[in-house]
Order: sequence, then structure tokens, then C-alpha cells
Amino acid sequence: MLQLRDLPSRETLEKFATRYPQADISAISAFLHLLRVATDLSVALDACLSRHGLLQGRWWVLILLMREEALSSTPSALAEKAGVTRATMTGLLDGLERDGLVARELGPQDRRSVSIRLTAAGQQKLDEVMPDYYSRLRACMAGLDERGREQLDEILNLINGGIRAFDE
Amino acid sequence: MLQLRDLPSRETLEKFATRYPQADISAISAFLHLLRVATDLSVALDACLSRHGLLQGRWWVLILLMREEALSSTPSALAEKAGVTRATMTGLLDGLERDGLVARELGPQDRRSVSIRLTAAGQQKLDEVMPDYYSRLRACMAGLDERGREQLDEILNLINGGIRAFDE
DNA sequence: TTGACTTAGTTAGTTAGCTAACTATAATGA
DNA sequence: TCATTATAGTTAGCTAACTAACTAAGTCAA
Repeated sequence: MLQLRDLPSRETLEKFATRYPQADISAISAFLHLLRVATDLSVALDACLSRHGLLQGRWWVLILLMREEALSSTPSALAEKAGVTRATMTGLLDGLERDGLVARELGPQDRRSVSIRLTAAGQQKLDEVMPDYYSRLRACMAGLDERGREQLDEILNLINGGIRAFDE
Repeated sequence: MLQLRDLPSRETLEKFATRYPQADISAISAFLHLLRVATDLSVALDACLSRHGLLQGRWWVLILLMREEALSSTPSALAEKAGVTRATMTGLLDGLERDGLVARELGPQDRRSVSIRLTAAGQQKLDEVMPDYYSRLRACMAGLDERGREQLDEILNLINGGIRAFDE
């Protein structure tokens, strides 16, 4: 997401602000800091998942299926919830099916539709990954108390509300 | 980064916490919220840059060059600062050179080395993109006052310190 | 009822990132 | 000195995302 490692120093930002007076230095700092930490968290998550032979895309599919009462859904619904295109979901499901973590079954009513079911092996994989993920995440966030978590939540909501201004 | 659109509700998290007692619900919420907002910011940044025919990777290269006193650097140094591999940097520079935004010149001392220089067209491109980027970012962060920005900075530092615990 | 549209899923081809391996050059130490 | 090792840059091939286009099936209205 944010590859950049060499974040601008205050001096650099001031130099740029001289040429570009639109610059709001503390806004830029906050923005880059947020992207930097989020990217590092995402990389850490990837590292955790890869120990179990998973990547984020495929892992989220398993979780979405586990959330379902019948442990099953359709590629379209999964794509929507996972935030990827249906074409991408086809590829994710191909991989999961190959590894036996989900099964494709013909939908009974709509013959265009396919039912995707979490297999026992898929559930077992989650039972292996989730405790590891949750333990690590707990440790990672241990330094931030409840008050800090609430503050973060409020700040993120404020920034989120501003994103439409970014897009205009 | 975080594709997932359908973030878990409190009920879902509680259901998962029953099966996986390691779960720290407010930690998970904070983590996902942070990744979600950061991803949306990154997407908004991409949209802004694409109006000017740029993507993040190539844009950061231009900025890194503009930071240099002589407006020039080497592929290796740029790769390190941009946080990508040298192979990736080769590809980014190919594209930028094709568009005339940077120039490859032979380094005088070390004959293995190549000097990359920001061209006048490259500087002009930045002079077009940066005011737009800075204006949008200012508007996006307008809802967060200085106190909030300081709080965010502290919170991010706390979380950042915890990332090593995620990796163990 | 049939022609136009919509929806579900897949396939094909593109992209930007990656790793691994390569060439050329430089640096180092027995 | 010269054999080894390290560094700079590139190339080739992989991956997971994307868009666009396709087939098949369902829906709807004139």
C-alpha cells in the first residue's frame, strides 16, 4: 500500500511547502504515518498467515464462510463481502478448492449459481490459524488501552468522513 | 491492502471469541478499522494520481528525486528509499524514462552505476500533481484538529511499537 | 412469448509487485 | 596479484489483483 520507507522529515516538508503553499504539514505527516503503520500491520498479518500457507485473500474467504450459519455462500456474495471482483474470487476459490478447504456444489434453485461450502479441512485450518492470529494481534495492541482504542476509533471516523473530500 | 468490505459486527466478533478465547474484541476492531481507513485513503490517493497519469510507485520516485539537491540519484538508492526491490525500480524507471519524466545517465565514477535525473518535464509533472494532492489532503484532514493529529501520532507510535510482538 | 436486459460464473489478457538468476564492475584479502 | 566476494543494474518468470468479454441462465415487459 505505502511502499515508501523514507518518510519526509519536517525540513523536507517545509521545503516542499515553500514551493507548494497548499501543503498542510501536520496533515501530510498524519496521513503518511497512518499509511506507514497500516502497511506494516498488513505485512505482519501476511507473515502470520503465510506460516499457515495462507494469504489474506484466501483467509478472508474462509472467515466469511465460517460466519455463515450453513457455512456456505456463493462466489458473488463472497466477492462482494471480500471487496474483490468476481473474477478474482474465481481464482481464490480455485486455490481453496485445490487445497480442499472449500467445496463447490451445484446450487439447487438457480442453475447459474454455485454453492461454496467450508469443508471440515477448511474449518480445521481456521482453528489452526485464528488462535495464532488473535494471540499475536492481542500482543500487538497490548500497549494501547481502552481509552486509546476509543480515541483511535473517533479519529478514524473523522478521517473517514474526509475521504469524500479527497475524491471531491 | 485490506480488501475486506464486510467488517465483522460486534456479534460476529463475540461469536468468534467464544470459539477462540484468545480474541481481544476491541483490539480486533481497532486493527480492522485502521486497515480499512488506511486502505480507503490509499485508494483515494491512487484516484488523485491517476488523474495525472501516475501511480503511487512512479510518483514517489519523482518526489524522491525532487528531494535531492542535484535532482538526481541512483536506481539502488531510490529502490531503498521507495521500499521496493531493485528489479521493481528498473520497471518504474523504464516507464518514467519512456514518458520523459526522468533521464538515465552514465555515472562518471562507478561504471556499474547509473544516474537518474529528474527532467524538466518531470519537475513540471510534479508542479501539476503536488498542489492537487496537497489541496485534497488538506481538505480530507480538515476535520481533525491539531490536538487530534497529535493524539493520532501517539497512538500510531504505540501500535508501531507492538508490531514486533505480532511477528514475535 | 419472445426480444432485451440482467445476473452468475468463468476465461483471457494486463498490471505492478515479487524472487532468482544473470552480467558487469568493484573491492578485498590470502 | 588474483581468486573470492560484494554490489549495480537488468532480465525472466511468478503471483494476485484488475478489466473486458464471454456463456449460460433467469427476468421482465411490449
